[in-house]
Order: sequence, then structure tokens, then C-alpha cells
Amino acid sequence: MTEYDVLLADCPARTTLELISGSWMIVVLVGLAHGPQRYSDLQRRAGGITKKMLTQTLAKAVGSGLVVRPDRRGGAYALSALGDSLLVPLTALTTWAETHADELAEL
Amino acid sequence: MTEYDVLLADCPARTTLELISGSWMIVVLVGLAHGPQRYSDLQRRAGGITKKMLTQTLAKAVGSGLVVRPDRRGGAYALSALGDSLLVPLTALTTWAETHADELAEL
DNA sequence: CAGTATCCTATCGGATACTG
DNA sequence: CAGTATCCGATAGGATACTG
Repeated sequence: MTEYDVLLADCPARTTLELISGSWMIVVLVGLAHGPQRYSDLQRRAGGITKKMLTQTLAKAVGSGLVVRPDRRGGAYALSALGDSLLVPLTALTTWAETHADELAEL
Repeated sequence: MTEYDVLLADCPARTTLELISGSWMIVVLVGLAHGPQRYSDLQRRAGGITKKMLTQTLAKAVGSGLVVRPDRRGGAYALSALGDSLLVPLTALTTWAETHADELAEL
């Protein structure tokens, strides 16, 4: 196997990396970790995010299939099964960030 | 414990997320995974990266302490102990990306 | 409450050309 | 080989005001 390799320029996995590039996607996905939430609850949870970035980030997340809206016609946002599986490595990453934040040198 | 929470606006862990935001930092770090490498080897390895982005990304990586240059006075670039520890969650993420790339919907 | 619409700035990122 | 210097367009992201 090992069909894909993120080091290769034309690898589809690069698309995934671009999806979480920008600081907000990870935060929003982690914000949805403990269950479906409505827009304003999510905005409160993802500290510091503006409506613009929340809307934009959710649009990308829904568009890519990481997030769904159980009752369309607008309701809460929730992680899809795919989004939920992505949460595993993402949580490992945020845990690392929380643990080693103090060890990073200032730029 | 649990001093830091990436969901909080002023959390230092956010700095880490910003560090890997942009598509190239992850690719460069993974590119250094199997050992120290010189500039042009790394450019070849990180498929598609331009000199500009490689230089810029390496500068951020070195500045934050994730990457070091064993023999300063210019030589190869290598992961620091910190960078190496970050590689663990990063590899989990890229593996996810490689495994689930085909399941993501087109935007 | 849940967005949409503007405006504006800073950074990302590619292309290209140049230097020691 | 290992960068630096420019120029350029596209995107990220914040602030603010407006809508149903």
C-alpha cells in the first residue's frame, strides 16, 4: 500500500493539509469534539474567533465533509464520522501544543 | 494541571498552531524526519516547495527552536529534540491525511 | 440568534531573476 | 549549492455595520 505520501507535490493528502492550514480549522473541530453545537455556542467556545472566520471555516468543514448539520434547515453543527476520526490526530497535536507551548522560543 | 487549553483565545498553545499554519511547515518538518538534510536535498524532498517558502519556513522553524543547524556556519538542518517530539503527533496527522484523502469531498 | 456584506491589512505563496 | 530580492495575485483574518 502506502499509496500516498504527503511529501510528494501532487499527493491528494496535501489537500487535507491545506484544509487545516490557517489557525481556525483545528480550533473549530476541537470545539465540536464534545458534541453538536449551535453557531453562537461554538463561537463562544472557540475563543477569539470572529463571525466571519467561524462562518468561513464552517463552510469549508461542511463542504469537505468533516462537519454536518444533522437537521439541515439550520440547526447545530456536528462532526461527521470522518471529522470524528480526524479528531484523534488533531487532539494529539493540540495536546502537544498545550504541553510544549512554553518550550517554544519567541520568534 | 491542564494549564493550557487551545480553545481559549489567549492560550500560548495558539502560538504553536499558528506556527504550523500554512501548508509548508508540516511538510518541511516531516521532510526532516529521517535525519539532517541540506537545503537542496530538503527542497527536493518537500515536493513542490519553492526556495522562498523553504527559506521562510526554515527561518520560522529555527527561530522557534523546532529545527537546529548542528554545525552553524551553515550546514544541514536537523530537527531539535523538541521538533522531534512534535513529529509524533504530526506523523499521526499526515498518516490520517494519506489514509483519508479520498474520503474528503471536493470543495 | 445566525449569519451576510464591506473594507482593509498582513501574510502566504508562486515566478523570476540575481548573488557569493 | 544556498540563498536573497522583487513583484504579483490570492487568501487569512480583524473590525464594523447590516439583515431576517
